[in-house]
This record gives sequence, structure tokens and C-alpha cells, in this order.
Amino acid sequence: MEPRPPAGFAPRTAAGLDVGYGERLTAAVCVLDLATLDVVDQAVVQADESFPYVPGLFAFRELPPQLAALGRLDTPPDVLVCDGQGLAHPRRFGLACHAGVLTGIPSIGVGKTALGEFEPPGPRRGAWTPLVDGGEVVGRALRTRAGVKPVFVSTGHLVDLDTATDLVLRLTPRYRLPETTRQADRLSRGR
DNA sequence: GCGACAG
DNA sequence: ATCTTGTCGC
Repeated sequence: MEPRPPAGFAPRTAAGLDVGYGERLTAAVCVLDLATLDVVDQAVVQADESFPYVPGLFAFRELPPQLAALGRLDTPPDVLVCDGQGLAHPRRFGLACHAGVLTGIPSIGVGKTALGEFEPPGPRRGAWTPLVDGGEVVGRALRTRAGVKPVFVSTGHLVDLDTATDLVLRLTPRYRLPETTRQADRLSRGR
């Protein structure tokens, strides 16, 4: 059956997660108020590399430090917006799925590149086309900004694709990537 | 066997 | 992911 959010799912906050690379890994999490998109909480954690980058096993590399950062927040966010795929993964279980299941927090995946096939969505913001892999619809290629390369949205945990799409559009009033991702990226670079 | 392969 | 200048466009 389709992943479905808890009854009455109406997130007030959304967290963006990202990992920056330097001498060590820098995991950052930024919690935004969905009404204002202001950062209301954040945390950073440094960690040594403990797993190589292996396509398909991305979560083994970046999730541990991200979970550590989440643990440093004052309050758990209502939904996690992950930097990578959720269901849109060869094994149907990308980073966003791991993050949601391990924390019990609803989650979605927003990738910058697609793993499956898709037709280019219309040029206008909000347009989308199905992202297909192995003959299955695993997510959506969503245009968050007119005339700019789409992002790839997929289900993580306890959130359906329509809800995930709405959420991403709410987080992209101006730029291609969600504000959550942008803020976490900024923080992971020490700013 | 060869190429592709989230970040 | 990260290394990096200028350049085109709103």
C-alpha cells in the first residue's frame, strides 16, 4: 500500500540535513518554521569518515553523522527533508527511508540528480512528471523554478508523494533547492 | 565484459 | 562531495 502520513499530518517545522566534506565530515541540520521559512533551530556535528561512498549505500556514509546532529536539536522536527533519494532508489530504500524509519519522523527525499528515467516536466514551476525505475513510478521530477532543472522527489517515511510534492513547493519559493537543504548546506560549510 | 552509479 | 573564473540573465 501507499506510504501514508499520520492522520492530520500538518507539519509546522521541517528539517534539512546535509553533510559537508573537509578534513572530517560535517553533518548539519537546520529546522525551519514552515510558515516563515526562518531557521528556528540547528545543530552541527563533526565526524570521521567511517564508510566509503558506494552508490546504493549512501546512507551508510552520511546518515550516522546526520542522526548525531538530529540528536542535538532542542525539539524534534515534524518532517525530515533529506538530501538524496527515498523510494527512488534501486532497492527502493534510499537515505530518506532510512532516516525516517530510524527516527520515527516522517521524511521525504529530494535529490539533485535522478536515478530513474523521466520526461522533462513543463517549464513552469510546479510542473512534474513521473520518475520511473524498473517500470515502477518511484517519485517525481518536479520543477521548483521556471526553466531550471527539476529536483527529484520521492517518498521517505509516512508521507505520500502528493504531500511530499506540496511540501517541496512550499520550501522553494525562490530557488531550485528547498530552503531546508540550502540552510543545512550553508551550515555544513561553517557559515 | 562494460558502463553507470544519490552525495 | 569538492576543485574553480568568468559570464549570461533576471
